[in-house]
Amino acid sequence: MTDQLELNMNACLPLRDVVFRTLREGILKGELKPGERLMELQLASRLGVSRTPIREAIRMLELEGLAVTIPRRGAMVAKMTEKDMEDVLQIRRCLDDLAVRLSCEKMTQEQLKALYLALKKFEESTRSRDVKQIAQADVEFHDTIYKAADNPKLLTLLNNLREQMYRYRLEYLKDVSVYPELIAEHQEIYDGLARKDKEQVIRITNKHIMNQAIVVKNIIREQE
Amino acid sequence: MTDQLELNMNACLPLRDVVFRTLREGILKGELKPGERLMELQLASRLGVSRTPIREAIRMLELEGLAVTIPRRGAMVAKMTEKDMEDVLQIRRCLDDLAVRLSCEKMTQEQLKALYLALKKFEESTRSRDVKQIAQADVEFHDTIYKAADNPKLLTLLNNLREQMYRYRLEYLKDVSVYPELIAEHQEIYDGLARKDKEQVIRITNKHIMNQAIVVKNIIREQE
DNA sequence: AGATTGTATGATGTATACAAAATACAGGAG
DNA sequence: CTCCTGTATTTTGTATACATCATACAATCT
Repeated sequence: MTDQLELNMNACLPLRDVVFRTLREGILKGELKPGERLMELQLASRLGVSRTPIREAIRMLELEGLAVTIPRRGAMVAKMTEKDMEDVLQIRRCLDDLAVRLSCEKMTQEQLKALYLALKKFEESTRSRDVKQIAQADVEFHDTIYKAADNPKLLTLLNNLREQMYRYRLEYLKDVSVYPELIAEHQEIYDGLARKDKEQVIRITNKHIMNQAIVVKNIIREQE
Repeated sequence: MTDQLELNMNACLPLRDVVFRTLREGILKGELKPGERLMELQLASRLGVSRTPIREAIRMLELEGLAVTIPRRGAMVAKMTEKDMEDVLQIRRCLDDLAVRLSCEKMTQEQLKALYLALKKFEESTRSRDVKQIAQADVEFHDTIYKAADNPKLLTLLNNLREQMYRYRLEYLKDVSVYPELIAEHQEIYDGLARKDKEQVIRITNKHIMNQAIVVKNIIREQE
């Protein structure tokens, strides 16, 4: 594997957190592939730290569902089956509905403005052809909605669930032909929130998630 | 504090897992109270292990939401405000609905039988006046339902959410006068599942959770 | 008296050493 | 040739040492 993992040391956080973020990002971006072993000594030397922060970061990844460890045999990047993905999706749809419903009720004018900016930024990013940037803009759009729900635990959960699909979803965003639909859906979601039309927003967000689900499941089916 | 924490060493699991379970149980049973500091050296000597497994266990508690750590200042048992509890409840109700709906569709005859046993066991346990036993029987009843939903990730999430309320809920179960209503509600849930009447079951489980919520919120309000 | 700083103490953060278990592989028996 | 077994190597599990940072308290200065 090429050594693309690099610690972002400018933050003065404990190393375990820096390592955690680094590994998570590596997993989400596909640099660490599902099933790949996470060996402590190897990671430690690659990241230039000792085993201790690596171990603690792995414990954290484990509870996020991004890594699986077998006692005395070490950790590996979590694999997802189609069933796993469907399970995650069921939960995500359900919590997404909740978040959207809450956001419809609670979204302030400033948040709506921020959402509009995120909408435009996403539209713009699709012209860049930079998948990572597009994914980031998409995350920000949805995050703005989730944040308006004013429930930090829900935000954390949704981010976590999204993460678990994220690394399978990058392929989806490589397909340029889907951009117009994505943009249109974002627009509809924005309109619905502006009008506080819960049912409309829920309908579109569900469609939005299900579209991704189909593609992600295809990707998983291929790799099996 | 009296030293009630004791490692259950018969399991041949890594110490971090044993410590994790021990600490979690301690928190849920109220031996470790919200706000209490989790000092590594102290815990290490109390449990007779070194700091390493303690630290890893704390990282795990942290992501379960049962502990909060401030860098360079250490960890403490998580406190919950009323808002936190409401946030958790919103999520729990939503996922509980999903679980119940799925269970209605998927529950097999054997699982229904198991549920009936759990129902009777709960009824019986209320006569024991042993709060821990009652709580355990209640957990098993709901777990049987959640398991029938056939979505392991949902099961994990719901267990985690329940845990976060659990330690505030023991008080609720000390009040003998609520047992008849609890038993009646369990019976209604069972009946609904047997008839596959989704709406009925959802209605009752929501009521069931909301009843607890009221009490838990009162407990939190008192302690603040 | 109040504020500030210096020092002692104790806690966490990180690295490393050693033990125990798992794995890989080679060599020999059947 | 296949299977088994013993050994070497690798990897994880745990303990511990040392560095760093936070806190408390006392002494000093204003």
